Amino acid sequence: MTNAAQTYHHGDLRTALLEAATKRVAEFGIDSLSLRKLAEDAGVSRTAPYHHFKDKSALLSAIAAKGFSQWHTTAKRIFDQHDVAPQLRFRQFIHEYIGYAADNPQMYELMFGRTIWHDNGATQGLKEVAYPCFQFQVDMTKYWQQTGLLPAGQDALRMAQVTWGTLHGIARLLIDGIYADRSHIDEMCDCAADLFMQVSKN
Amino acid sequence: MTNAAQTYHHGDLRTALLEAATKRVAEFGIDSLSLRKLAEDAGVSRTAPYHHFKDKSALLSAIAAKGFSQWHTTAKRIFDQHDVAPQLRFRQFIHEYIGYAADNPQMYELMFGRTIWHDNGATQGLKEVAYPCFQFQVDMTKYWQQTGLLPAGQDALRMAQVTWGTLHGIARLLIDGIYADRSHIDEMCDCAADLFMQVSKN
DNA sequence: GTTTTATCTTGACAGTGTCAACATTGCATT
DNA sequence: AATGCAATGTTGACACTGTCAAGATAAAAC
Repeated sequence: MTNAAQTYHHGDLRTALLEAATKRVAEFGIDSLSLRKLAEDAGVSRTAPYHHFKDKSALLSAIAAKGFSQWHTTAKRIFDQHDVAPQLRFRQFIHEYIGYAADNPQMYELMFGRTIWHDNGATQGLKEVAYPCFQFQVDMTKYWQQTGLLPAGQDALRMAQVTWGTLHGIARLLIDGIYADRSHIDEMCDCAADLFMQVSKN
Repeated sequence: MTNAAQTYHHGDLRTALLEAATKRVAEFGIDSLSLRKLAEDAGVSRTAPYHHFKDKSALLSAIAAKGFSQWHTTAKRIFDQHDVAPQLRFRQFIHEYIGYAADNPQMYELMFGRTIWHDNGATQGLKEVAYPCFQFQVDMTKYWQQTGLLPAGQDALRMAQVTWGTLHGIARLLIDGIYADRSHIDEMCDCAADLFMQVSKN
């Protein structure tokens, strides 16, 4: 695992930085990430990272990109279970989404927070991974509308924005600890699912 | 407005800082706020602000507190229009909520972002203003359930978390510019309203 | 009038991201 | 194999940042 050491060239600094940074972010949060510390931990000088990432934002973008492709895979896995009834898959997707956010709060914050998106700061590489991920959300919504799970009268994009917005909002409220706490995750998910699927429980 | 100047004591540094900071945040964002610059602009030394705010986070909390009481007033104003039909008020509330977020993105980000809430960093003063604001959301939800606008079978708190989550999520997607843009705000709001009120448009 | 308290000051420290200039290495081409 | 260029890594420096400690000044309290 640790080769590095006395050679002038590190060998694979880029991935080493990326992995260390990912770990650090996951554990201690975005704000705790310091390029200088990261370089030191990798046994390399302060400015070495700049030969692999344009700036700190670019490194964060790269981390987020990994998160997106990872989540995209998970989402597809759930959605592609054609043997499971759509209602169940829908419900399962909601639980998985919120679960992912709750289990990887720092990564979620990075992926969907303003840090990397504001001021058009997103890397081209990040966009190429993230946008298909967004598009997938729309595609799923369309499918759910076709199967009658969601109201078909609404525009699919609009509908996707609202459904995803709901999941996103719940995730953020949870992560930021604003007024939802982890002990009621499942109930919240089911409540959202019921609302979407227009299942009145009374 | 600008007295300040050559007196050793500023006179009302606290409010001066608070106002300047609020303006700066609204215009250039949270990250652009520097205590040092702020002090300089107020014609005072770097560390003077520390006699009025424990640290930077406390100043941000104070700004956010202002935002909360302001929003709380707006929310109550809309909700208390008893001559307007509940459906209309509900719809109006959604539009106002998203509108407020879209018009004051930086303030919204500050109020509902992780910056001041993570690590239990919120000031007591902030909590005292923010929590009633959250509670109001629950109260409104209860009312909407009673009037049959929202499903009554669900737990009110859970329901409030989901409905607010939706608004919060849409707001964040808009603000962070993730995949919703300002030109479709109204349509998104109506889509959400329809979904909540279980009005199938087809 | 003296003492206490609130407020403001300078000095200092430990950080940060990032640029410029220079050093070393590996790869490709002659 | 020798040479030259591009990739990669290094030190030095700059301009910032938040925040603490110790001392100065003014206002308020006694």
